[in-house]
Amino acid sequence: MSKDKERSNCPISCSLDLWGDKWSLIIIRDLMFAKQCTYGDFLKSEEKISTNILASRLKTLEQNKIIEKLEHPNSKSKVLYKLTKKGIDLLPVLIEINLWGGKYFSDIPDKTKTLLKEVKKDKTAFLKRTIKKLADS
Amino acid sequence: MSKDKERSNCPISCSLDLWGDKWSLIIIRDLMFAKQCTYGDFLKSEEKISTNILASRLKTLEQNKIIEKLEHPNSKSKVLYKLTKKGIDLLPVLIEINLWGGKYFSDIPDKTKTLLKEVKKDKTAFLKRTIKKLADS
DNA sequence: AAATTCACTTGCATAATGCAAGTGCTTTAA
DNA sequence: TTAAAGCACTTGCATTATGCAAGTGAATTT
Repeated sequence: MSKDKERSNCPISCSLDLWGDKWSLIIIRDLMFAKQCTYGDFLKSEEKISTNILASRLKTLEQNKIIEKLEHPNSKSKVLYKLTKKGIDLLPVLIEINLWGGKYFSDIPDKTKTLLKEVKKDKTAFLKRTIKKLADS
Repeated sequence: MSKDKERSNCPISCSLDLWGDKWSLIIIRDLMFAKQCTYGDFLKSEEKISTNILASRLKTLEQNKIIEKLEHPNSKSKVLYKLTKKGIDLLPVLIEINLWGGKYFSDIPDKTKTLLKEVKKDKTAFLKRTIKKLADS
């Protein structure tokens, strides 16, 4: 993706330089909400990312300290991907995108509807709870 | 950009299908915070979008009802671009990206620093005020 | 010991992006 | 009133990113 050349020093532009493509936030979404954390798990997602793109995104997300690679407790052939603090801090962004999408798209999965209901009931509580869950796991 | 084929019915994925590229949110940012609203204004932004990409993004944003084209009050040769309600509703997304970027990037423009201070002081008030300003203009 | 799983790579076709120059209508200045 | 400049784009072409299918090598299961 990006050759790490920032277009400006605007935080929005810089953020997009890191994860402003069609796939990075999908990976981050899976790590946040679907607890998918191995390479193979990401491939199973509905959006059907291709293997080379997945590998390249995981690499740049890792380089930018948004995710980290860990040893899998049960297997030497598996790799665990996890969000760092910096990655977990993207939760509010993902939530707001989810809310916007929930408002303007129909046919949203039931699982997502449930999640959005929780968020709408008490956003602060949801954030706190989810951050804790992600940090502890 | 996208040929309007949704990858899944996840709201995050659908949202990214509409504006998940490197430029769309830059245009939306300009409309929200920099009051830039003509084709030429967008070209003046620091990030230096090229003319053909700008034209194509404006077209898809308009097709997706995120922005709209209006006649310029003073000139027949100019065009005014404005955020629709749907576009204005992206404000929370932009704010959260700004906050994340503000936390993880240095050398942020003074103008942005000021804005972020306002947001941090009272996010709800900032949102309300900005939405009103955008809707009225 | 062979087959399978797993996390990737590689090669190649297709699509998106970026740059420079051009078009045609509108507005300004002489 | 006419020439020059401004404006919102288009066009052509080179470069880069994406997407698909097949392959690789180490670890694990059978």
